[in-house]
Amino acid sequence: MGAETGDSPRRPTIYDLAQIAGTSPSAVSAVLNGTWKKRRISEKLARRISQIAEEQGYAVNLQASMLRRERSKVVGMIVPKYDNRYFGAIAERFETMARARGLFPVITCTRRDPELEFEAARELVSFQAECLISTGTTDPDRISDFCAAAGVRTINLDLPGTRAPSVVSDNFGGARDLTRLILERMRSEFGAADPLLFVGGRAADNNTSERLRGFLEAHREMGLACPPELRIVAGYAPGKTEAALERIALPERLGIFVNSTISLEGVVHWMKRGDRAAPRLLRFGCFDWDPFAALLPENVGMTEQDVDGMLDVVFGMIEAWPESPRRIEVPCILRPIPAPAAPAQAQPG
Amino acid sequence: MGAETGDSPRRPTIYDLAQIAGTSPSAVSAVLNGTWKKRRISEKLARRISQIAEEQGYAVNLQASMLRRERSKVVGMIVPKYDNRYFGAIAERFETMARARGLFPVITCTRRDPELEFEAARELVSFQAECLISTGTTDPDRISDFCAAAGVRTINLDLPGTRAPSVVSDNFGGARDLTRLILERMRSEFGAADPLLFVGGRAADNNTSERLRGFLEAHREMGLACPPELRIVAGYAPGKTEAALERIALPERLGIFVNSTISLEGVVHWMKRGDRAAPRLLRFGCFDWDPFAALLPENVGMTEQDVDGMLDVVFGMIEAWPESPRRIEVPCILRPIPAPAAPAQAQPG
DNA sequence: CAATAATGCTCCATCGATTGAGCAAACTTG
DNA sequence: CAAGTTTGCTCAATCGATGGAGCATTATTG
Repeated sequence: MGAETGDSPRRPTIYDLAQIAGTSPSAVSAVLNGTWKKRRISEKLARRISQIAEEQGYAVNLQASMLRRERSKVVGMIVPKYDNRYFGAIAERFETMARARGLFPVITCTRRDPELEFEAARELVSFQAECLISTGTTDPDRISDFCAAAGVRTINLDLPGTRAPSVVSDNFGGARDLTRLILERMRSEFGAADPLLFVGGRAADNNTSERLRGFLEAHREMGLACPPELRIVAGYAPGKTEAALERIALPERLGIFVNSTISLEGVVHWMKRGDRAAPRLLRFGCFDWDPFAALLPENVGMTEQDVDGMLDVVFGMIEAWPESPRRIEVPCILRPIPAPAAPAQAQPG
Repeated sequence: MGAETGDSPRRPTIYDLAQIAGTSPSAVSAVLNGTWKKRRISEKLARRISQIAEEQGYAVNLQASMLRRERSKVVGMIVPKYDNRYFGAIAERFETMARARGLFPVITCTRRDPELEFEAARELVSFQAECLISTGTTDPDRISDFCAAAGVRTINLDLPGTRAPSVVSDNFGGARDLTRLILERMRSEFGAADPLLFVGGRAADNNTSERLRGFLEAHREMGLACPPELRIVAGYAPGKTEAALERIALPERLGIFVNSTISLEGVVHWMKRGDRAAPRLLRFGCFDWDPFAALLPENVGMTEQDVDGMLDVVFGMIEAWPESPRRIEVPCILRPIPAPAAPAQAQPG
């Protein structure tokens, strides 16, 4: 605490502390960065220096320190958005885990802008990041190549890249299980299961195509054909999703597989508008979890991506770098939502 | 592009580029940081150096650069969580605005841990941050004092501090307007308005006490008494909120003022549990906005805090530092949610 | 008590970029 | 064409922390 008030025009350096303590900058440095035992500084001097540092409100100049050190301990991350439960959770967990390992997390949010993504990667390289985790970037390989040339390791999270190890959700399995759940609930609640509508995502997006594959697999298992006109893959944005829903003719009884909470915003907005003929019997499930979306009455289940599990794998890779670019799939967590207690409906048994 | 593959053990420096270009490191530096015109480097040499830098995949060492420069252009921010629409939006907007101004945003998430908050502040000071925005911290004044001693300016966002300028929502006005809305909707939908239940927040928290003041003011305006047992101020956490709701006796007809989306998670979880006697006629409003919470049928309105407006003020302060620690209130945006089209109810007129 | 070892420090080169000062060559002016 | 100016560049000190090398003291050993 303490610290001289007002009259200190610049922050104290180890040279200032050395002068006050009547010792050398090396000794101060050694004490403050914890190497003083190795450098045979007496405990007495160490204590005195520490106290003076405290009094003067000293904080190391990380620029100078990092410039000199061989390791920066900086780990960078690029996320497309913060304003979203999934990426928010990723960013938060990444910071916590990095800190727990004595690393220095630096996160940048690039709003799915390819140029900004690349600039952010360059910036993190300039920061001497030891490795860079890129999440949901539009062109992961370009970033991997640039980083590789600069000697910075990259890991792709939540998207597969060919130039770097990737940690992704088991999109196929997660989507298959969610599709099964929706179909079963259609059957148990409405008496029959028709093919579902798939909504949201981009065709070029690997996550979307894997989820579509799982979606189709579940239909096949149940002997259901799945016509292509029931797949709306025109982007994640809520507005696009809503517009696409308006354009197609919908049956009286409908189940929807929603590809992300972002698209779900469009779906529910469409649902709540009373001005058009919507299906009377509607259920949906969504790939991604959100606490409030989980409470919407038509929602039968959400697929939570295992953020902690994925980041465990990521940090495993940071610590023990894999020989070859591997791709690791982490299972998703299916969160079924029980049907609301039906007030006037007989239960069998 | 380009860049030698594989065989480059370390990143090129300006010395390497100078050697390749057959010129001096000063010239390279001037060209790459844009001061070459001022330093009278010919355009021809500038172009050659730029091209070599590109070919070599050069990226400036920010540690070295920042160490030497007088200004770091780093602006730091501390947020309690990313995993939340409100703080997520703040972080995202802060990054975007900082970048647009040529500043270097560094954001840290401290999960409402006072020690971590202080460590993060120290870390940002060590990063030579020129100023530090602290959002939702538990002890803003401690951080302000530490930063002041280090010559780093601080701004409190979303919470008032006594030691630094503060930018806060108009919690009083926002809460008063939201309370009015809930009371009006109770009257129009249920025929009468009783005093509301206030749920969530901490008594020591300035935001909570201001919102309570607005809540009481709206009741007073409408001639309603507001008994203290209808105020549950036992923390934001969903679990605590839910537990508190279970303990009290509730009327048949109830309106709730929920103090944040975090507490709202507890409220809706309690609402959806069918195993206890809940009010039959229930409406709530919530201070904070969330797209899915906005769709819950009992929700009559949400108070969106004007993130863009607050950050405009923050960056105004960063650019033109106010003489004395001022406190600026930014109005909230009330987002009423229309009542669902009542299927069997006559409209007057 | 001399030789050796251990202790407790300090000296100084270094990391990479920046920038004030300065210098040579080319150009302008009277 | 001498004196002054402009152009185009290089030199070298500097930012603050780090850590290998080295140098006095003090303790230990034969």
